[in-house]
Amino acid sequence: MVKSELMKYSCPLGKAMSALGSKWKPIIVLVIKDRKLRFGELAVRINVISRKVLTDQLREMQTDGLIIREEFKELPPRVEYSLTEKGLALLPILYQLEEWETKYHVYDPQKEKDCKMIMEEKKIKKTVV
Amino acid sequence: MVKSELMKYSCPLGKAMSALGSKWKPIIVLVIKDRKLRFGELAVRINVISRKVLTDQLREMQTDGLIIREEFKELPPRVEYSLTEKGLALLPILYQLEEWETKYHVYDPQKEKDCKMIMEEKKIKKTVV
DNA sequence: CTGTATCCCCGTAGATACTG
DNA sequence: CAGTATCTACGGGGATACAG
Repeated sequence: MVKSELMKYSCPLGKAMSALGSKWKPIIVLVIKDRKLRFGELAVRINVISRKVLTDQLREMQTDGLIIREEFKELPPRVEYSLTEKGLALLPILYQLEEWETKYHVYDPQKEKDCKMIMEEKKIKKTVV
Repeated sequence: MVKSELMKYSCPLGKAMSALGSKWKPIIVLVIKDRKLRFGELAVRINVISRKVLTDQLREMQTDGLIIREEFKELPPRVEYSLTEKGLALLPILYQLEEWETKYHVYDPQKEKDCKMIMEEKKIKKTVV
């Protein structure tokens, strides 16, 4: 363990952010919500994420106790993800973050334009959350 | 703009996390709180962060409208940082994150030991938050 | 005192092809 | 369907020295 990792263990917020602070985890929590979702459904709903990264993130979240992974030994295989109690407890906080962002949002027409452009270019029909 | 940045503009939570999702920003918000703090005070309170990175983060947070930077043209120079309304609105959410972490925290004695060890090794007396 | 200027490491995440 | 396996790129973050 090096100095740079110290924060992860030295304060509650540091620990919280290390479980939640990655690029995709909050999104994943919000997308799963109170349902069970299969891997493929997750991949479709968050279609700007690659399957490898999605897998990685799900594994870490499982380790951190945020989600439950149920594997059904069928053919074709089926895996369902759902939130643990800990993960569910995160939902209201994430909603508040959304509200916060919406309330203080500064509208940037250029960014919106860029966003539209790239979505067409990449043939992305529907985006996250 | 590339696909990977799409999330930043495609949903509120994405935008929120891009303003807040870095390693140090939530900590900085929590440390400034309702006071005005000088650069040096911040550096002492978050003493596991390098001055360069602290500067970088503060600049970005200023751009995102989270903090106010007041520069006094004195000798020696003095700079004071405080939260904007937007930054202040973040505080209750961060407190809830702390509570969340505290509630669902899994105690890991090994990590705690590692943490103590490195703090002595690096002569860190007091840590963040 | 409050930063810059460099230089560098390492981890996250992306693309693509392949597998049980 | 639900992943792995590789390889690669980028940039956040860190150490250290220097500057106004």
